[in-house]
Amino acid sequence: MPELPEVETIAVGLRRRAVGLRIDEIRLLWPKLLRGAAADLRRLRGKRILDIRRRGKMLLVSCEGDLHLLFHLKMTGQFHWTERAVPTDKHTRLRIAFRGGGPELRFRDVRKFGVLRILATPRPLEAAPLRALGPEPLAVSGPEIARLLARRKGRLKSLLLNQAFLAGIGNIYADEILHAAGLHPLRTSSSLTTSEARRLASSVAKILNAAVEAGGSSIRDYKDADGVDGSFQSRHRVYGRKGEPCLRCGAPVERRVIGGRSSFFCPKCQK
DNA sequence: GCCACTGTTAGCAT
DNA sequence: CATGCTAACAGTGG
Repeated sequence: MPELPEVETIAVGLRRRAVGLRIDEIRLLWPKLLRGAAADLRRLRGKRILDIRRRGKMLLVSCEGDLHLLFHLKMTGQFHWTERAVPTDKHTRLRIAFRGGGPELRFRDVRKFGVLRILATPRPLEAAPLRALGPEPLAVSGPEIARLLARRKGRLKSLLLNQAFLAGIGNIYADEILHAAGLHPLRTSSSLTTSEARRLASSVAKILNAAVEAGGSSIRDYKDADGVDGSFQSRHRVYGRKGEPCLRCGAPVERRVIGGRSSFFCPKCQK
């Protein structure tokens, strides 16, 4: 479930290790991973990786020649480094080998929801899938978030999950943010007082910063690109804690489906 | 063995 | 603009 903190952790780890490497060969083991022409993949051969960064939940690998690999990890996508000679397992969807030998970078994705696009443009952030994203929650000020909130309506839970509102928040962090803000997931943005909007904005930054610092949350099978678990799962205060006491007021945490997504919240201290 | 559930997003209907 | 449903997929747990 890579959300912003997990993708950020992966991006930092990959950047450290992959920038400067020259791509030798990209092999697509699961053709449907790539949206677009397979011929585009071959254009990457011989290109050097210049930068790797995150935007929302997407990972952008920028190479020479204004060519970019744009990954969305969806539910179960993960990267890892492996010696070329090691056989791939059945969930490996892509392998990228580099000039000069050394380990190759592999993309695994058990549920095959992951998506890869090739962007050929000097300004990838303005290209189709990235253009539609809202601002980065950690790059935008509290008052700005409050202002964005005032322009929207609808339930807070759905709004936080809306990537066009803020980019990168998923189900886990949406629930944790709302709990930290003491706001009920069914509250609407138009019902917020100024101080509630401010509380929500600061909770967005507080939770996401803490999660990035902890290397993300490793529930199920998330690991970063170096195979390391995150630790933020031990600090979840509502997510996955149905029936357990709220860590603020002691009332049992409730689970309810909101907008088709399981939502955990404290019915007593989230108003 | 069956079914519910898992979390993300596109696409479609309302 | 908002919401709700489904499909895409595979594994886990009851």
